[in-house]
Amino acid sequence: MSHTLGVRQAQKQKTRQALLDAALGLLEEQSLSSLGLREVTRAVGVAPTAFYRHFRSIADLGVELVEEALGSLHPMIESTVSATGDSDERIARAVDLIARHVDAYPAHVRFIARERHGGVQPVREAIRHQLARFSEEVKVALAEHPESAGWSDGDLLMLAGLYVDQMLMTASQFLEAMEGPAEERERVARTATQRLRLVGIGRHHWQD
Amino acid sequence: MSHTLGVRQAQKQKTRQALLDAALGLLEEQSLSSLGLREVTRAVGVAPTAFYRHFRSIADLGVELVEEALGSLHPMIESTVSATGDSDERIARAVDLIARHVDAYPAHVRFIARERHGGVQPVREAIRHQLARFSEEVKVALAEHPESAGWSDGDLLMLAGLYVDQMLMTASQFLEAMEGPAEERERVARTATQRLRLVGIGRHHWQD
DNA sequence: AATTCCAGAGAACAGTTGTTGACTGCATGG
DNA sequence: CCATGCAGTCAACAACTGTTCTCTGGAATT
Repeated sequence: MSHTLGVRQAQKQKTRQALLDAALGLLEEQSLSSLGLREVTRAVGVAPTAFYRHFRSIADLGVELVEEALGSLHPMIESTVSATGDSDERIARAVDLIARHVDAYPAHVRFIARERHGGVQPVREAIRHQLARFSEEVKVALAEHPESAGWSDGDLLMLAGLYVDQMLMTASQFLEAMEGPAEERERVARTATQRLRLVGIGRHHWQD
Repeated sequence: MSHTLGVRQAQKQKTRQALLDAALGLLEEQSLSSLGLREVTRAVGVAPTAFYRHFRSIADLGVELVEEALGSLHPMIESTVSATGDSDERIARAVDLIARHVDAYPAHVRFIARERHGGVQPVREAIRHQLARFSEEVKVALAEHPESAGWSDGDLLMLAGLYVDQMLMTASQFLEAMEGPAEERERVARTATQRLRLVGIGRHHWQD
């Protein structure tokens, strides 16, 4: 069943991943729309033409990067929203989770923040699609909460979208604060916590 | 007092503005970091070398675009926050104002959304600086509200930042919906309104 | 009226880019 | 063991890039 793929395909996936990694690295100080195909292959140490064996274009590579950056994040998000504990505990855990994720995958986070409104349409589309999925999943998870009794589907989706956007903004702020002093990161964490508290309070009194 | 500047300087400012306008136009389908100096001068119909008479580099031009896009927005924002009327009226007016602004200056809005996290550091910095000014001004305006009695300075700044970020996200969503059907724009307006309502409720019960 | 100044033109530079077609070596499947 | 498939190479292409230096026409200053 577990098909060990041959030496052939293994090597191919290795260069493919090397291309993705190199691209992600180069994107730390430029946007996808200015990333050159030759630039990427040069960084990997491979002929420019080899690029075409893996991707049709840079935009295509970008879409795959979106998958890599966001695809594996769905379970993590869902479990965070569905977590138990009182409101403040859940918020603290969520903020901490975001901080850890930014620390572990700064390049991915930067890529998503940058290309969400970036100059490459298919990539924007891919990100938009993944974020819409997040919102939908968060909405479903929120609907499970007893506190969501009486909420309309539209209002739940509005709240879910707000949480998703908030998550992204917080991640991006952690990223900006990453090279700065530790107190700056602390400030970001505190502000994010307060924002989530305020949203939580609004949610609690929504039905009045 | 009103110094009419000579034919000489008038012509210079004219080409300068033409360069800014052309750049903004070209940026509708790419990012600043991939915008070429020759591309801009070609669009204006001027020699590539003429560019240097006005800007040191594309990044420099980008910083000036930030000024053009956000510099004149301060009074509008402040008056919106300080507006009278009940909560829902103020929210409706704010959302409407954002919608009109996006309609009137779509390219400026796109530029800010795109380059806020874009690949050109000085431009990111300039945007960050202007947005920090917005937050500070909104904070001061919020402090005037009777509802802000008992709020700490930090919490007020947190709320102000939330409003500023929300304004930007709403503007960007209106932009995405611009080419779509009118119902889509209506949906964006409704969601933005609901988000502001929720934040307003959270604000109202903050002190509990 | 004579002089200075300067926005813009023009040509040339060394590099860079994406894409093509034909190739080679080696893992794969018969 | 041989034939096929295919990841990666290589050379060449036309087109493009940012930046330099030199020049010029006409407005601004004296």
